[in-house]
Amino acid sequence: MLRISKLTDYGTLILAHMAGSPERMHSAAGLAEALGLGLPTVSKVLKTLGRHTLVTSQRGAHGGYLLSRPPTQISVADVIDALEDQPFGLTECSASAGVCGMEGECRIRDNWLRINGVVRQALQGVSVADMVHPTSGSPFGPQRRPSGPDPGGEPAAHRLHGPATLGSRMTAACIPAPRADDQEIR
Amino acid sequence: MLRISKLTDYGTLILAHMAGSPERMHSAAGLAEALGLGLPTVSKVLKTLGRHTLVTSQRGAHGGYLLSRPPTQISVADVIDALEDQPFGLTECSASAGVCGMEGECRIRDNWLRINGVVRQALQGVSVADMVHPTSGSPFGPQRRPSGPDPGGEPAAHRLHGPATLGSRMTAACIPAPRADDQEIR
DNA sequence: CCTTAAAAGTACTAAACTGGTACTGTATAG
DNA sequence: CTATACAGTACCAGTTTAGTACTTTTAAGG
Repeated sequence: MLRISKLTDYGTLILAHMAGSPERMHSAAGLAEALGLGLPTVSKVLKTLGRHTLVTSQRGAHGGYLLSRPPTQISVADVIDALEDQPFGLTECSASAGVCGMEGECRIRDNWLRINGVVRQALQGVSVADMVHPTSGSPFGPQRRPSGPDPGGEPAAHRLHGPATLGSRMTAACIPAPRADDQEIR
Repeated sequence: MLRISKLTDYGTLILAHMAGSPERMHSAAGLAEALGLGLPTVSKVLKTLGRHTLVTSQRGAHGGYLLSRPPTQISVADVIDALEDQPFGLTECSASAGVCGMEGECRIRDNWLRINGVVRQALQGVSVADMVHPTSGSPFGPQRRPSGPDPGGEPAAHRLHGPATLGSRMTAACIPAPRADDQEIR
């Protein structure tokens, strides 16, 4: 379907939110609250991100997760690599070598590899810091500025999943702008 | 998973093969034979490609499929658009508008839209003609030339699917180089 | 210590999607 | 009028995904 999985989507969401206050320690519960996601799901994602050393974890009371590098140095490609188990590539045969008996004679694979390269570069060029900040600094060239200061609407008590919540019309990749009063670990 | 579906993969495969002799009419059975795919599957793909006017069909005896435009003008993005039913976009919320209640305040979506743009451009820049021919003319910059003339190995009687064929190690996107003696409609 | 908070690990289940097939209908050539 | 080839629909089975539950480990603080 040429989509990233929801878990990966959540991952960028979570990291982007953490990138808003990169020095702070964030608990899974706090992030779940702030983003309107289920705690078990958020935990799962963070665990995986930890295994791939994008975040470091502190166990025990007052524990939580911390970005393990400056958010400008965590690219969307990194998140994908961490959260999708299959290796990167738009087709199976171009994602890993040796899957196909005809690899030698095949000219198509060559081209998929090149396409993969371009796509990957696009994904590597965007950091999770870019995702929260207005995108002027991103590698996409000059951007329109956001239309104005945040009007500060209500806190958006949306949840994406769970049986009772499907109608709430909030998608994985959409998060509220970080708010000063949200309850993180201080 | 950030993969195109197998059907889409087959689609590029089929069109690339047809691009080898763009003026000729190709029957579904002939294509299936040549590519080592199941006839019902090839039919299904071609039907869909027809509905999206990438190929035109001729019914009845001696019927078959014909590219409806020069192969240089059919991009990989076109194939994806035809064969994947969901609209193009790496995340749900960036693929179509109005899916998310927070679309207004969300800064993430903006960035996904931009990433989508870059990816799409990469896909639009490659035609199915590029996929068969050596890639010197493709938008990927100067390429290494293929190592030499095709050694012309055996006809590769591989099939990708069907219960009895999983061991044959041929992947969707891998096709034999077009051969002079393959049995198309003449 | 003992309690509490929080992450780690494992395993399970329900739902969605994908891929492949079967069957029936329609058009065309000879 | 028969054989061939595309068109459409519907179905099924295997796989993947996403979400949840439960148990264990670690650390802080009274």
